[in-house]
Amino acid sequence: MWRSTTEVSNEWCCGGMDCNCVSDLLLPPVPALWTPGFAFPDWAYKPESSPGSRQIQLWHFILELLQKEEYQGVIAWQGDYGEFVIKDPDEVARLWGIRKCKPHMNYDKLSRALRYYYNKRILHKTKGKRFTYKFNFSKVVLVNYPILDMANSPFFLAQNHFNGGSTAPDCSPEAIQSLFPRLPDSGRGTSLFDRGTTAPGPEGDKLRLDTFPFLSSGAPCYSKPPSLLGPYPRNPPFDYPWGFNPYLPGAFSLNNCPKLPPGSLYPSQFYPNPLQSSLSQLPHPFSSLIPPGEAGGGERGAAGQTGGTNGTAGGQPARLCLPSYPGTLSMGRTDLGNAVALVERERVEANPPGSGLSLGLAPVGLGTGNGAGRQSPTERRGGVKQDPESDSDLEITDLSDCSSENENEHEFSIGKESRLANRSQIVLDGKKGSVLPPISSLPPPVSPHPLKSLMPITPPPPSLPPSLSPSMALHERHRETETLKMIHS
DNA sequence: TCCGGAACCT
DNA sequence: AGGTTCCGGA
Repeated sequence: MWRSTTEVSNEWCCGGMDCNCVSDLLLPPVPALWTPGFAFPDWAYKPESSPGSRQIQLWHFILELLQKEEYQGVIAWQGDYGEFVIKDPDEVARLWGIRKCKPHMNYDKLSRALRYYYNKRILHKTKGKRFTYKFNFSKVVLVNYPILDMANSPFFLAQNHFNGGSTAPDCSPEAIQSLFPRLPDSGRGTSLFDRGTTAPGPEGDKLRLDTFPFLSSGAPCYSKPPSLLGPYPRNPPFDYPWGFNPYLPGAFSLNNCPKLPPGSLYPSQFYPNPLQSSLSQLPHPFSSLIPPGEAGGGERGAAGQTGGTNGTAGGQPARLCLPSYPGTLSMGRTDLGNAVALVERERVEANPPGSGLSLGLAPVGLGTGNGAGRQSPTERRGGVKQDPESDSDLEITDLSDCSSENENEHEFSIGKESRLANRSQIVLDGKKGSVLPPISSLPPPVSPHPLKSLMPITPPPPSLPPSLSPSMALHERHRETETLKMIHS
């Protein structure tokens, strides 16, 4: 699962001993974070058996640079979720050339290699922003995430609204596979749940977070969405759908990666964790999809580390509203709302109300830029202007943990209540009935915002069966306690 | 600055 | 397969 630093460092140039190039001298200083003993996640490497195995790929390298603080001036996360800016193209090219023993590497060639990723949908260009590219983490996650069943959704395959209506499937298994070479075929049919042989029940269904190496507890967690580091003005407090506020400390989890050694090459604070956090932050039923103990957590104590730049941290009650500014956490600006609605409809039809899983997404915002046009030459190396035309593709919001590991930590009330409500049964046991009403019963949209209609403004509807109502569960529990007291007295 | 085709390399 | 190199075009 993990690779040692030693193994890794041998790959700095040409695979090690056979290399005659000067990279030994030119290698950048060993990063402070790059301490012996930490490990690489397997998924960052191609299978050993494949040709070219263990040769670093450019996108790996990019991620690597993005992770290292000393290269923040060269390449850095910026702007939308997954978006990064090459601040010094020549330097990045030089470093890439060093790594690959290509002394004549330049940005033109490097960018050609990056363009090579477009077709694979690993990367895409952020139009209008110089030297700015964007990883497509989210699509990978979406497609890998069968509860959304996007990969099987006729809508998704045929309409592909996430990409402006292109008819080409945008989440090809190839793209996924190339992002996660170690995964089994991550296209259709991969179940996110280990149903196992046990009867359905609270423990009967477990999220297969191991399907996403970077989501499982043993893998690095990409917790800090680049967007949080972006140039947008922050005017907290914001209200976020599902009660999620990415500016809360812990919104992007650090400590939910218990096996992540300090100083990992892929430390959590630099990468988005599109799925784990997404699920755990969502109010039930979504948060319920994370099994207790895997929902991340204990990390709200990591004060201010994960981009928690506002002071609204502690104990903020969950509120279900829309982001108040068009930045960060983009979900694609096109028809995601419709997309989700369609997916939801499909699911509702397949699982009529009362019979199974009902789902939704948490479209959190629309990524845009905050400026336009070209930069002056003097801006070229310094900063990058944002372009409102920036094409942000589908994004999964990195919604973080609702830890159950440390009850002393403050939590969103929704997360707490959903646990009290024996969420696993509620959500996953097909005989228990769905938590969310069918899409048709949702209140009509009150906003032109294409996503807004999908966002429940209130906690679960009062129409829930009492046994499924979190507040009722509390009430019942309290009544039981009182009864016991009376008996004892 | 960015794009993608083409040939080529490992 | 995953680039690298070169190039013409926008």
